[in-house]
Amino acid sequence: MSQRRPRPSGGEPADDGAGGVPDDVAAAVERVLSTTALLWSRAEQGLEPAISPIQLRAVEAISRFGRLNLGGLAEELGAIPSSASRLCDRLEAAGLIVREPAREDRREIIVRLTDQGERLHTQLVRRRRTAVRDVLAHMSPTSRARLIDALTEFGQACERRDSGEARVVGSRTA
Amino acid sequence: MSQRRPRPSGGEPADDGAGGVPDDVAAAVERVLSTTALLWSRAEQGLEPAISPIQLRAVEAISRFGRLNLGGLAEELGAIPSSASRLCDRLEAAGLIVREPAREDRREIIVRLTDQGERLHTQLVRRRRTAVRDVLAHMSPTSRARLIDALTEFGQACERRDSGEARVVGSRTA
DNA sequence: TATTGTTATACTCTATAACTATA
DNA sequence: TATAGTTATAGAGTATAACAATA
Repeated sequence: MSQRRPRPSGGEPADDGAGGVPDDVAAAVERVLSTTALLWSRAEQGLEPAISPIQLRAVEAISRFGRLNLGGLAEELGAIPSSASRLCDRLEAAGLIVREPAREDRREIIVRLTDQGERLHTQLVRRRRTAVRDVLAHMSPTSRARLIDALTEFGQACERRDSGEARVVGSRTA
Repeated sequence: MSQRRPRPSGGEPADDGAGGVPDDVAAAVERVLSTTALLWSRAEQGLEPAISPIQLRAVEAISRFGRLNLGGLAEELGAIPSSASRLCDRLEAAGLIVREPAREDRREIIVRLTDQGERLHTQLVRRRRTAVRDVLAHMSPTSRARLIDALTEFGQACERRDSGEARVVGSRTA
C-alpha cells in the first residue's frame, strides 16, 4: 500500500477562445463535476436489494419514462435490443420489472417497474438527496442560494444545447 | 417507438429540516447533477481506441495516481484484486498499461499508463471539457462567473464533508 | 418486406475460492 | 505466517448474427 499518492490534478491555465469560453473555466467546471460524479456513485451502494450498476441504470430509465418498449430502453442505455432483452430477463427474474405486449402493436414489449422496482428507485433518489444534503449542510444558506441559482442556469443551458444539436447521441444505427 | 414520453421529474416541494437544508433544495441540486451525469457519459463515447466503461475507469484511476499497485487500483475501482488483475490483463493486451514488480517489495505489481494510455486519457479530458464548454457557451459571462464561484464552494463543501466522516467508502471488506 | 423482439454464440467483467511467490 | 497477486470456475453483461412473430 505504498503507491497511493494522488497527483494534483491542477492544470495549466489556458485561454482557448472557442465559443468565447476560456479553457480554464471549462477545466474548473469539469473538475468539480468529476467530484460530484464520485458522490453520485457512492449513493448507489447499499441499496436493498443490491443490484448491478447496469440494472440500476435500467431501473432509472424505466422510471423516468414510466413505461417504454424494449427498443426504447436499449436506446436509453446506449445498448442494442438483444442486450436489453437479456438484461430484462434478469430484472424480471428479480421481480423488479414486468414485460407485456403493447395493445396497439403486439410486436412491441412494454416494460414497467413492479412495486418492488418502484420502491428500489425511490430508495435510490432518497439516498442521492441525502448525499447532496450532507454536502449542502456544509455551506452557508447564502452559498446554497447562489448554488441553486447557478445550477438552475446551468441546467437550462444544458437543455438549450441539447435542443440546438443534431441529437445523434444514443443511436448506434450508424 | 410509441412509448417514449419522459415523465416530468418535477416534484412536491417539501421542507425536511435535517441538517437545516430544505428538501426541495437538495432535490433541485440532485436533479441538475443527474443531468450533468448524462453529459458526462456522452463524453466517454467515441474515444479512440474504444474501450469499455470499466476499462476507462481504470485508466482514469491510474492517471490520477500516476503509478499504483494492483490492490490500490482494485480499491479505487471498488473491486477485488482478482477482478482488477483480469482487467489489467486486457488493458495490457490493448497496450494501454504496463505491469512491473515494485523495487521495494517484489510482491507488489505497479501499474502505469503507456504513452498510448496517456493519449487516451488526454483525449477523454479534452472531450469532457469540450462538452462543458458547449454548455457554458449557452450562458452569459456573468452566469458563468456565478457558476464557477458556486461550484467551487460546492466542491469545497464536498471536501469538508469527506474529511469529517469515517470514510468507509471503497471497502467491500464488510 | 419491414419492424420488434428473442435466441445462439462468443467475449468482457465480476466474485469466490484455491493457488504461487515474496516478506 | 501474512501479504500481493494470479488462476480456476461460474455467472452477469454485451455485441453480432440468425431467428420468430407481427405489421
